[in-house]
Amino acid sequence: MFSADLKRGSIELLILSVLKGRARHGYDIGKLLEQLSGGQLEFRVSTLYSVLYRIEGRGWIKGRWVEKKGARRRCYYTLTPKGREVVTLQRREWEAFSAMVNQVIGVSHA
Amino acid sequence: MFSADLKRGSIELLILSVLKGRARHGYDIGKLLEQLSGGQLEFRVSTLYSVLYRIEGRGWIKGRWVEKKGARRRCYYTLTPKGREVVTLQRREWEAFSAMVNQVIGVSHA
DNA sequence: AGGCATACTTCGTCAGGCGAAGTATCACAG
DNA sequence: CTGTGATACTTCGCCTGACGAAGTATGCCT
Repeated sequence: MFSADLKRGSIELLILSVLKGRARHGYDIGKLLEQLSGGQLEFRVSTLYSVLYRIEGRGWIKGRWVEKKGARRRCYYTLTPKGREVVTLQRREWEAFSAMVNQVIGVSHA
Repeated sequence: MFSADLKRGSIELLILSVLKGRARHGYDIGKLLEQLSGGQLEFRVSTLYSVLYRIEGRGWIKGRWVEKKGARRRCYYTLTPKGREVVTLQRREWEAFSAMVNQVIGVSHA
């Protein structure tokens, strides 16, 4: 739906955002983003998990394996304090950036 | 100022947008974007020119070399008809995308 | 038993932004 | 007339990161 390059800049923010409410596992995050965007946003599983591994490595989220009988094993991710800072910063960056783009394409829009 | 990943998704739109008004050369486009964004947006020359070459290859813009005495040689780029279509499409995509991001990070913002 | 949804992993590919270095011209200061 | 800095463009190699493809495994429904 949206170009990979466009999505590239905000996938971390999107994932971190949906983790603000509560812990979620990878598959759930993917489905939730798809649903919240009204089906407009889809990420490949490989993309999704690679982002999760990456930002866990940066200490922004922490995964916890949950084995429940009657279900497959799932890794639930929670925001770390560091992650809460990052999501705030990235949100601000996103807001400033989108305002800037709107301004530039608006100014020269005549 | 802004992360490379964030800029990645919109550099083409930004360049095409400033070319809507009139033909401009590479260096000028870089300076103009910096100025229009209030100094928030800076692209390396290598980035800028590689984008220009790429989108010229796609037929979105057309370069014309101008040799003027008392000035270095400059390549002025103009939007092609194809480029006008693309800028409209990319603009729509950007608007839909940013609305979507705002919605997702807003919904889960509680 | 077969098919589908769930759930995660690994690997290789490719696009594209960036840093660094280089070429060249002109203006202006000393 | 030499140095410095702005203008203007080119080329090369690196590295990040999204993606496609394939694989593993479990549970549910028919």
